[in-house]
Amino acid sequence: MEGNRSTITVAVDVVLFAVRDRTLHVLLVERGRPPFKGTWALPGGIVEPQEPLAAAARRELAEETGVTEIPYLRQLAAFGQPDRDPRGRVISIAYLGLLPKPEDVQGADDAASAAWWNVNALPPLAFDHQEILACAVKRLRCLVTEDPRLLFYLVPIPFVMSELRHAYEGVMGREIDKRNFRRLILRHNWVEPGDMRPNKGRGRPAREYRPREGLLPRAPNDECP
Amino acid sequence: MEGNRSTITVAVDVVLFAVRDRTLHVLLVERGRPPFKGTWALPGGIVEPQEPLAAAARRELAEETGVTEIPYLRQLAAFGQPDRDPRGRVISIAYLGLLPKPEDVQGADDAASAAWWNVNALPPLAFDHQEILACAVKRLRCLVTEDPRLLFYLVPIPFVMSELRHAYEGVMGREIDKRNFRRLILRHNWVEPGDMRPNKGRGRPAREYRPREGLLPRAPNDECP
DNA sequence: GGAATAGTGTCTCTTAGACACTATGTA
DNA sequence: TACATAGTGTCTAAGAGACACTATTCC
Repeated sequence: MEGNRSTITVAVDVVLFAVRDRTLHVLLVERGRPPFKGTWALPGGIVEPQEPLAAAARRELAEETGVTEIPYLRQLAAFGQPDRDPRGRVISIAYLGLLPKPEDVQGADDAASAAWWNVNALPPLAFDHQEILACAVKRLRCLVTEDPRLLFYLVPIPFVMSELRHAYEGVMGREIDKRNFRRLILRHNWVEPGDMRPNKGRGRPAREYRPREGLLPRAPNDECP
Repeated sequence: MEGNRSTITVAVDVVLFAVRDRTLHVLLVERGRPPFKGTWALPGGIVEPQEPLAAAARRELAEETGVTEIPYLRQLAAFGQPDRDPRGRVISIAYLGLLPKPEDVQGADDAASAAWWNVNALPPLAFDHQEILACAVKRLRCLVTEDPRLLFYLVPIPFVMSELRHAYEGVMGREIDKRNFRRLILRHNWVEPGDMRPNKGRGRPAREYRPREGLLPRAPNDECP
């Protein structure tokens, strides 16, 4: 199950992001057994001998949180400090995922429970998961700056401009001017306009948009952009 | 030594870049034993059980090529396709390194020989090393675009502007206007001017520059930028 | 009418790219 | 004096950021 003193164990961890209440959230699980029993951690686990890394990431995520559909998932980095796991030498390949809707989740398998956490108000984390998470946030911001189309993976489709903007603001941790944001999105013909959205609550109705066919950026398989 | 059917072996590979003749070069070794005996490959090898990943990268590089001083070395990505090594399941953490002077190198250890190769005229490579290398070139260009100070790691210090520009052109694979390049470097106060360089060959003498104290970008340890 | 949300245009600043001539050395 | 290399300034285009008002709906 885990590494003995003469080999290195390979694990995966998943940093799954979603935007809720205009704030970036990450999916964590509460560990059901030692080490770090009762502490929150990224979902993840040991890679099977013949299993591709990304497949292991999806499997562990599904097992521990029940989340099976991840529209965007890419490798983040390998974390390999020799002392990062008290059980022995375990290196972890971290993955970064995006989810449009933070579904309600429940723990399963060896995780006691799973929940979405605001990245600005995190509990103490197991292992080096705080470092992994900080790295993932930094990388996500960088990726969204380079290609704002990543935001399409963080909202239900079709979306209205304010939803997309709130996703941007949640990710980047700062507000962006409404007009400047519209320009950013509409400039490149990435989206096509749809109908007006039936109103919920007050305010002028908004127009729905959806990404044009073939314009969703794909997650690189095991490459770096 | 290598993975059996029930475990995963962890290896490192190093993509070490240098600029020679205004062209980006990479350090390769000729494999001295199967698999891929006689084929060129990235220097690399198995990580020791208690060894940090970056340390393994430096060790393997030194063992196989004799290159012991790498001023800039950072993680690139993990490559983990189950069939990437015919001997069994081996995942490789790839590192990207920069060297100011492509020293003459000789093979050692289990590498028959080592040599610098123009990245635009590569031989067939072992394993998935062509993919790793393509990824590294892409990443290097991206890094240099974001922070041209990385070029300081690719030239001997002090340098003259034409040397630095040739490094840029080698990395990016395209020419850049002399005046625009000067502006790019001098704009931010990254360098301090020194004396005139004693002339070699013909032409007007050039001024030497060196990076200001503390302005060299540091390689992140196991993080992502 | 008041509150809430959607939608719109202009100016400025910074950056990247294109572009040609003069200055100073050596052979 | 011919040749090789170093050094210099301006214009244009694109993108990012700051900024205020009108339009539509629900209560």
